[in-house]
Amino acid sequence: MPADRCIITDWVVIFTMAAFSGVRKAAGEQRRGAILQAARAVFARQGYADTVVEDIATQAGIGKGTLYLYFPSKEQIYLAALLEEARQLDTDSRAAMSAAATWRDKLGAYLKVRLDYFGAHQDFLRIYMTEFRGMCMQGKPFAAEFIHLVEAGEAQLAQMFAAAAARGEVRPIDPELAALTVSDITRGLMERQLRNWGRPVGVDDATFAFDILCRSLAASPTC
Amino acid sequence: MPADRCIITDWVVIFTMAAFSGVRKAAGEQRRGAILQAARAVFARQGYADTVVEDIATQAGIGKGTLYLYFPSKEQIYLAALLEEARQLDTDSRAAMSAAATWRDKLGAYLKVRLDYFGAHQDFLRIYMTEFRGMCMQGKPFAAEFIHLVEAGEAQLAQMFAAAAARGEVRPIDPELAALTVSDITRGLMERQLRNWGRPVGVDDATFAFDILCRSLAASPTC
DNA sequence: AATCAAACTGACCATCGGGTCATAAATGGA
DNA sequence: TCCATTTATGACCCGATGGTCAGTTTGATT
Repeated sequence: MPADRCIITDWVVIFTMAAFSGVRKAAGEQRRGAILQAARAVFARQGYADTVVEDIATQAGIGKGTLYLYFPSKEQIYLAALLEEARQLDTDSRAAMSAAATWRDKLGAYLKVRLDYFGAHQDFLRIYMTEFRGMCMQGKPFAAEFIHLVEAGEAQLAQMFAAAAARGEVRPIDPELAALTVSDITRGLMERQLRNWGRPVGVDDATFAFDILCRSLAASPTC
Repeated sequence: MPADRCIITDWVVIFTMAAFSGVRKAAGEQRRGAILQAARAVFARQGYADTVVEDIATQAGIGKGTLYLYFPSKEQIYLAALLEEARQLDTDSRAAMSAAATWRDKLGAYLKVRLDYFGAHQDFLRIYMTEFRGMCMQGKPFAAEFIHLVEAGEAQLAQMFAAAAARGEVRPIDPELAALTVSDITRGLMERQLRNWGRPVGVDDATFAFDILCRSLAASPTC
C-alpha cells in the first residue's frame, strides 16, 4: 500500500463516503425535519381537513412535488409530524420522573415536563388537543404508535401510584383510576394553556392542579 | 248557517286547517328530527370528514335532494344535530342542579345528568368527544352557540362553588378553577364511557371521580 | 277523473385537492 | 467544460363530493 496515497486519497475516499452516506443523508434528514416543522405550523393553524398539501410546501419553502420525495402521503406527514414530538415528550417524561424520588416529586415532574414541553411546542399542543386526540379515540388505525405512547405514559403513572400505595404514601386507591385522573386534570391544564395562546399559563393554574391531586390522593392530610 | 253543513263540512275545515298548519308542519318537524337522528348515527360512526351527505340520506331512508329541503348544507345538519342535544343536556342539567340542596348534591346531580344523558345518547357523546370539542377549541365560528352552552354550564358550577365557599362549605378556592376541574374530570369519565361502547361505565369510576372532587374541595375532611 | 301544489328524487354539474411525472435545476466527479 | 446522477418542481390528472334542478310522485281538493 503506497504511502503517497494515504493522506489525499484517503481523505477523498472519506469525503466521498461522507458525501454519499453522511452529509447527503444529513441534508436529507434536515429537510425532512424542516418539512415536519412546517407541517406542524400549518396543521396547527388550519387543522387537517382545511390544510392543502401545497400549504405545507409553501410554508416549508419548497415545491409540492418535493414533499412527496420525503413522505408518501398527506396522512403520513401528519402522523410523522406528531410522532416525532410524542416520542420526545415520552423520553423527557421518563427521564424527569425517574430522576424524582418521592411520588409527589414524580407527579410534579410529570406536570412540569408537560407544561414545559407544550409551552415550547405549541403547534404540537394545538394539533393534539384540537383534533388528533379525537382521531385516536375513534379507532383510526394509523395512530397506533401514538396511542401506545399515550398509554405507556398512563401506565407509568399507574405504576408509580401502585408503588406509593404499597408504601402507604397514597390512599389505597385503584392506581389505574388515579393515573387517569392525573391525565384528565393535566389535559385540562394544557387546554387552558392553549386558550391563552402566547402568554404562559398561570402558575396558579398548575399549582392548583397539583394541590387538588395531592389532597385527594395522599394518605396523610399534610400537603 | 245551515245545520246540515255542520258535521261534515266543519270536520273538513278543521282537518284542512290541521293539514296545513298543524299536521303538515308536524310531519315536517318529525322528518327534520328523523334526519338529525340519522345524521348523528352516521357522524358518530364515520366522523364529519368521512361522511358523505348521501350516507345521511340513506340512513334516514330518503333521497339526497330531500335533505336539502330541510337543511341548507352538510355543516348545518351537523351543527343542528349537535345543538339539539346540547340544549336538552343544558336544560336537564339546570333542572337537576337547582333541585339539589347542598353543593355535594348539586355536584352529584351534575355528574349524574351527564352520565345518564350521554349513556342514552351515545352518538352525541361520540361526536362531541371525538371531534366537535376540538372544532370548538379552534375558533370555528359556526359553533358559537354550542360554546356558549358549554361555558354556561361551567359558569353554573363556578357560581355554585362561589356560594358554597362563601358559606364555608368548601375551601376558599378560586371557584372558576374548581369548576374547570370538575369539568375536566367529568370529561375523562365520559371518555371512558365511550371506550366501553355499549356496557355502561363502571359505577366505580363515577364514585371515584365524585370522591376525588369532594376530598379535594370540601372544607371539612368528612366526605 | 282532473287538477294542482307540495314533497321528493337522483342524475348531473362544478369544484377541489391528493398524488404523479415529464421536465428542469443542481451537484459533483472526470 | 461536459456528462451523470441526484434532487426539485408545478402543470396536469382524475376520483370524489357538496349542492342543484328538471322531472316525478303524492295526495288533497273540486
